[in-house]
Amino acid sequence: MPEGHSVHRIARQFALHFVGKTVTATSPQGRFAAGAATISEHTLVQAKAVGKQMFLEFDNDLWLRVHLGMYGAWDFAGEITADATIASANGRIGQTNQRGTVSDDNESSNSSIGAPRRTRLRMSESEKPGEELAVFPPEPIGAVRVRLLTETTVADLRGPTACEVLRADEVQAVIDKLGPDPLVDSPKKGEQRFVDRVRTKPTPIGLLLMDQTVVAGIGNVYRAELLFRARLDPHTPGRLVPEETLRALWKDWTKLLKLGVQLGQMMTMDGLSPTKYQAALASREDRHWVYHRTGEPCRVCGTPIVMELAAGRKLYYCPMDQK
DNA sequence: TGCCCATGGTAAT
DNA sequence: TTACCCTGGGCAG
Repeated sequence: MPEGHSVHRIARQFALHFVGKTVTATSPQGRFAAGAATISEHTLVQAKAVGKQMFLEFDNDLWLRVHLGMYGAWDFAGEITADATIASANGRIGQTNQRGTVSDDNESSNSSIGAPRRTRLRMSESEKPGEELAVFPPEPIGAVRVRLLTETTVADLRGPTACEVLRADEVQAVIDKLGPDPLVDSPKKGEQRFVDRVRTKPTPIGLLLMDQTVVAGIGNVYRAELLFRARLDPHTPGRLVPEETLRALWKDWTKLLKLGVQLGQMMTMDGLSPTKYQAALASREDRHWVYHRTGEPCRVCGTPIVMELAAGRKLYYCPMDQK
């Protein structure tokens, strides 16, 4: 159940350990056997995330498109990189092959926390390290749609909404339909695309933020939190939101997304003391202003937080501060 | 142990 | 709007 930050982190894991390597692709579960065969024994050229989607390019001009949806997850095992190195690679990988630079880093810092280890890591909405490996590669666990295997690392995909092989033009068509992503578009261009897409629409801003053609990567948590942080009523039609507010929303999304990629979790609170900040990260509590806080007092004004259904998804907001 | 729910999205109605 | 995809965690019993 990942929002955009998780997908960018997963793409980085692929950039670090799969790009430049020949990959054996299989479908232990069977459902993706034909697709896997078309990319197997080819070299991964690039790993790229746009919004909640990930695209892996192989050297035969085919791409693997993966959308994790609600339940999807990647299980990595073998030589993988934990938090520290992914964060330090921030901004250096994603759409570019950084193989040389990154492997140099790893060789010179083998003792650091983030150095590759023979272990397991589950990457979904959250990340969970597993037990050390006895054998490599490990047996697939559960229904694995696709397994990508190199000599040193394996990635198992389970429960995705989408997993398909596309040509380059088809990948471009998918990306063209998506709204801007702060980690893909340049700051100015992304902001302008976002403003242009919202400003003409009568749709409530609370729905527009969830619309992946308006802005890519925002999910239910970031939606609620961004609106609160802007003190914006979710029901305000897009075209009535002041342009300056839209520009501020975009900048705040950029900030929260980058922080999420760095931390590997959605931290949307500001102004905490260092102690409380660390406690919030460790406990998974008190990380949000309004999300999942129905009936609890607003952290600013004390008014009970309201939850209502909007297009079938739960929308949380403070009826006092956001109007 | 089993039920409900979830940070998505699509297709059918 | 609703059903469905399909998985894991939390929690009631």
